[in-house]
Amino acid sequence: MSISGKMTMVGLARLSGVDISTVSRALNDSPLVTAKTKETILRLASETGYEINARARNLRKQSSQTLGIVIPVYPGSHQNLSDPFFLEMIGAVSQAAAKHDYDLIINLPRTPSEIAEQRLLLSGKADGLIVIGQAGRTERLKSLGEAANRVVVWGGMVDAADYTLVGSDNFEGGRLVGQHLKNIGRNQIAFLGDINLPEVRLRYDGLLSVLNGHRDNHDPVLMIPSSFDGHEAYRKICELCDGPKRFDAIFAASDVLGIAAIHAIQSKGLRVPDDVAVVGYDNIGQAAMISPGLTTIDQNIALGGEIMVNALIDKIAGKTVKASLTPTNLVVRGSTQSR
Amino acid sequence: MSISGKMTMVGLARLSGVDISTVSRALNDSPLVTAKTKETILRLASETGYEINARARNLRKQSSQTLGIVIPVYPGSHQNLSDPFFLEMIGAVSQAAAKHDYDLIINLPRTPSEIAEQRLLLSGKADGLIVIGQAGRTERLKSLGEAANRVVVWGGMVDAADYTLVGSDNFEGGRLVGQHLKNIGRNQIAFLGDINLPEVRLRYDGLLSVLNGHRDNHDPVLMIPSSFDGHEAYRKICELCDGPKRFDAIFAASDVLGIAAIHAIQSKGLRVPDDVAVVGYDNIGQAAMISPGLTTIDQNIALGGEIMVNALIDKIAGKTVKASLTPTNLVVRGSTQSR
DNA sequence: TTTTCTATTGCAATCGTTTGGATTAAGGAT
DNA sequence: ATCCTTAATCCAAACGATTGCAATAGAAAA
Repeated sequence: MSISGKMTMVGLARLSGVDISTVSRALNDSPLVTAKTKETILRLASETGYEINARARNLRKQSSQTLGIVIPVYPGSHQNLSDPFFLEMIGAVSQAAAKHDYDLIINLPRTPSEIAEQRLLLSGKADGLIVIGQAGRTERLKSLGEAANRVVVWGGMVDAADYTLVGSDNFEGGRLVGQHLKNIGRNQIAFLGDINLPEVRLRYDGLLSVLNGHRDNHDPVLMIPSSFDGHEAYRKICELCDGPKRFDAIFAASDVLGIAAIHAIQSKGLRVPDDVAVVGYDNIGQAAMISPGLTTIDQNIALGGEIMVNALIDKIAGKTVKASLTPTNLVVRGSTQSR
Repeated sequence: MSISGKMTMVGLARLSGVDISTVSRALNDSPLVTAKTKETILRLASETGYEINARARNLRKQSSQTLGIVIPVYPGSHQNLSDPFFLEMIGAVSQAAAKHDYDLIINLPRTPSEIAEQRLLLSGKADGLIVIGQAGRTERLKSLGEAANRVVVWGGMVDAADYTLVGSDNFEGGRLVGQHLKNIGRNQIAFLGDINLPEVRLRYDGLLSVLNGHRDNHDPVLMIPSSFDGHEAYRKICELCDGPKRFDAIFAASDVLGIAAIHAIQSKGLRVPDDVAVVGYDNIGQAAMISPGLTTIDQNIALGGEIMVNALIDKIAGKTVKASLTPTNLVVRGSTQSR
């Protein structure tokens, strides 16, 4: 069967001597079509290498079987694209979407104005959107109108959120870290990160929840503000080492920051964990591959991606979906325990 | 203007009292439409929050303004999704695509059979495809028929390639590394990587091109085969350190492997670069953030992404596109020079 | 004023599916 | 043989844009 032009349902209908509507139903495995007819059509379809025209199907069905993932990485977003966390998140979401036969459009805006939520949703290129990070979310979602019902946000659980939120249990994560550091006898803890971000704030609060009551009433934690950029963290920790403040542990808001901290400390001639214990957050692949290995919190991103995709598909179907948390657990490695 | 149902061109036509075809032309800024009419329609469009229906437009125009990027990460592919290289590549391609008003569908197959090239291209969900890595490419492309003309592959330049290939100048990269190691007086060099992969093979050949003629005729390089998995590399280098073989430098096929190598070496009590110099490949963000910083080859991935997108768009337009190389340059850091 | 021309706009077909309702064929009951 | 029921198939109308061609209006030319 030489291919003249692209094969369509019309062609298949002609070949098999039935109506195009029967072809459509056969390909969709409708019970209305007799097994024999179905078999003929399917055989013809595969012989001719027919592939359904998604563009026509999308128009007719008013859906595109495509989700979007938006990862804002412009400066003001406090994020940093080079963070492997994002790659793991993309992988998790992609895999979960594939499980439901959805494709995934990825959008990495470099400036706030570039953000394509509106266009992707309203034009129908994506049926729903997953947004990583909640900075300025409330206002942005408002501008989407009813389309905001087809958005799921990954971030830190805050009561004020009027959107569907999924995230790891950041408070619990912070608590686990605090507990662990207390267990190994550290009590001069520095926190490295930007607590203006909800996720980070919750990790910090979790940490404090363990420490309070065990110390006098001035803030028991040394605050080292830093964006998620490793280079900035490196400088900050170098300065910290050079300064007068005493500390025996660092809780970094991400593994990238934790790894930067370890190297800053080592470059100052101090030892990890003997002089300073370091804990990160995310459990990225690299965390296990440095020396000493980085103790960290595993957010179970694979599960998080799956939850988000399921929630989004439910929302697209019109269901109401409540926020949910991903379990969080401590992974202890060399950076907090001597060999 | 209360929104009753979604606004379409028909609605806009009714509101502005012109035909839908005029609306279409106005929105596409056609010179056929008078400035005044255009102005009215555009104002109405923005007042009603109209957004064009991409599904209808795609069907009619037989294009989807969407490219696909396929990154095979299944075991046999020798790749490893956690490698930050991929994230940078995704970012580069996404940015380049956005510059041409294309969206990007990302596909991360976990098994060979999951690969969606055929479906994405033939169904019209993507107008063209960028594939990262060339393992088994020739056969796979053959099965795509004419659609293979809408594919660009990132990989190592090999003569046999019958597809459009873009990649960094791996041979030159390897040569630069060899030159550098020679300059700093290292001559017992171990190569860490899998030379069955074209990219890696070329880097290795480039390395050899410098070393040959300066040594006796047995292979001057100690070969340490390893996939792109950092954990495997870590083990291999640990074994190497424990073994009898002498070496004063390691050229790793990627930064992830290089970083793993550094930590393996350090964990064995050896010093980098004093005892062993280490060079990586890719210049990922982390390379600068470890101590000592990792000397590496910068592939200029941003440029590579742009070249691939441009090439792909040209191919989609029916032009013939030849293979091209991205310039490569050496970034020297602490892992090959003492402070 | 009539004619001619050109700058705008309108008409209608088309892209390839899906799907509700009408139609036909086949089998069973009478 | 006739009628009825049900299973299988067909018909035709969407979905919302784009675009070649026809039509109209207004200005310019006669």
